[in-house]
Amino acid sequence: MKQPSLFQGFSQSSSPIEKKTVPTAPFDFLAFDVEATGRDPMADQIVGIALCKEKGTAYYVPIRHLNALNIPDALPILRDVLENENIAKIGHNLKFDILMLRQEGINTAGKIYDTMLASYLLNPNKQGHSLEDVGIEFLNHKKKTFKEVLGKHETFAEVPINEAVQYAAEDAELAMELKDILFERLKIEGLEKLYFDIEMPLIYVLADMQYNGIKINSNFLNDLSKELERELDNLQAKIFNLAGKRFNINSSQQLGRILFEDLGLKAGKKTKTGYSTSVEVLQQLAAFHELPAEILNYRTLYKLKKTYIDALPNLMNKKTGRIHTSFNQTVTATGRLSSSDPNLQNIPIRGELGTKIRQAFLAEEGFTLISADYSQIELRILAHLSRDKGLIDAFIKGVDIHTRTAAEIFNIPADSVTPDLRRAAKTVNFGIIYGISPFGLSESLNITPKDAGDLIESYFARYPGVRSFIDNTLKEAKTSGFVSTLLGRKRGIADINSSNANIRQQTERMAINTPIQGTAADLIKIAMIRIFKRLIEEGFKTKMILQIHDELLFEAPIKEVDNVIRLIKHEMETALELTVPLVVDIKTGKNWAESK
DNA sequence: GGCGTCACG
DNA sequence: ACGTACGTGACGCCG
Repeated sequence: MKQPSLFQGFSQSSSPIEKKTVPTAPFDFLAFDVEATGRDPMADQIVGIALCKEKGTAYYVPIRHLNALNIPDALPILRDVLENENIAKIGHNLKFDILMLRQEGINTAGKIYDTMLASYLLNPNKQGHSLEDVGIEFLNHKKKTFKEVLGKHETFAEVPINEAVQYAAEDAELAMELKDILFERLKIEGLEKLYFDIEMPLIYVLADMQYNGIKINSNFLNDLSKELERELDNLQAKIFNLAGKRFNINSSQQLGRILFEDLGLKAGKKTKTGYSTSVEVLQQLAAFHELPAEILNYRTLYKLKKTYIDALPNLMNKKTGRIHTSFNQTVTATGRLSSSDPNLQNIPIRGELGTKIRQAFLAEEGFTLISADYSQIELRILAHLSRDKGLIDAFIKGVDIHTRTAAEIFNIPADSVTPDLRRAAKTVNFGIIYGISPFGLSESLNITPKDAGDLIESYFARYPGVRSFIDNTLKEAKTSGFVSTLLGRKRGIADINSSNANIRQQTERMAINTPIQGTAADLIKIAMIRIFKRLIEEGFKTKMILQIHDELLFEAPIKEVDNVIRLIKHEMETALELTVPLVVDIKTGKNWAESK
């Protein structure tokens, strides 16, 4: 498919963060690497900067070393080079360096080459993409790890200066050397466009989102924590009473012994290590004893308290009073982002407590949160990729897709679809995206694998394009050894020809899911880059603050809301031109619960 | 550090 | 005959 206009509207010839023109550049490329007191770019301090403008020579400028002759005035001097749009920047994990420099008031600009991202696009299945690993893989260059250099020192600032120089300068030079070989590989693999038009510009967007952070109401969460503390105490007493003894409720091993040995309940599923006590198992057991239901209550409360309510206030940044997550661009095998420290992509939404937790995420005084989420994005992408007539027709007509599927697979008129049938059809739709199997579907629908198989058959009879899409994807995967997204992102799937049926089938499901999930990831990344660029160019004060796979969250001055909503909706809905319309739902509110 | 569990899309 | 829904990250237990 030809998409000449796909990337129109953004190029990365300049940093979107700040415009500044410098007539000539003394050199074309600069590899650099910021050393810091820690790994949190919003809290730690720059210790020094390594620089390399050509292979063979690299420098290290100590800024805040202990027991060394520092050059604290180096930063203002380096600013001219780092902010020069005509000097391309090379580095490994540049988002970190960009954020560290921003703390010092330096707005990195210019075309960027991130060697970590290059390694990721070349092999998204790889576990990590540290400079050490990438150096070994592509240049057979072995170097000391950061850990080894740090030794027993508290921070890099304490590492003896000659060791620090060796280590840091080598990093900058290695990035410079890697750039050429990785870039060559990207061209060969046809990943150049994805790299320069999407992943590189996205670095600036993600850096800005992390920098912005999100406001939370810690007092509210702390009060909620005390309330839950009491509730958990009560639940614990009740549980010990029902069990007839005290035990560690958080130990699934101890719980298993209570349920299946002491109380003699019938054990179903097993895990590698013993009895399963998962939600599904406990729900089944709830019909026979009071204890399992109370355990489930306890677990939910405990989880939400420990993971969110207690954790979030402690993660508030001291300087900004906000939460700054880390958006990881080189983690997932499909092209999605991930979020960590804290993970803001899995904040609870279900239930009363989920609502309360989301109420704690706030807009600043005078601002409003805007949430914009793609409706049924993966099914729309499936419709596009499969060219299935029925699926395309459903989205063009704008009908409820799960109701439509229910009508099709149960062979009844749409207006006879009951909520239960719709729910079943929804599960089937999800199953298709996950690489459906009769067993998997039977488990989630609580029906026999035979009935699940029949349901799948009638789905394929009604949506034959989907079946051929799956067949074609698998066929191509088996011959080429990889699958790709609409924008050419690739994921190797070597095990698809495995003689082990389990491994082979698991790989087949990945092969089906990856083009769908990955295309959705490509799509929202394009939208993010375009929105980011326009917000700056058109002088809006609105900030993008979170991405949750199919949703973007913004913090907007109240005055801007109407205009910015139009902008966001337009850019998201037109980020890619598919054979089906893209629909974005917008919600606004003072907090994240309202803006849902 | 692996495993089980469970929060999200 | 086998063991499965796709993709993540955080928490606590246990060895």
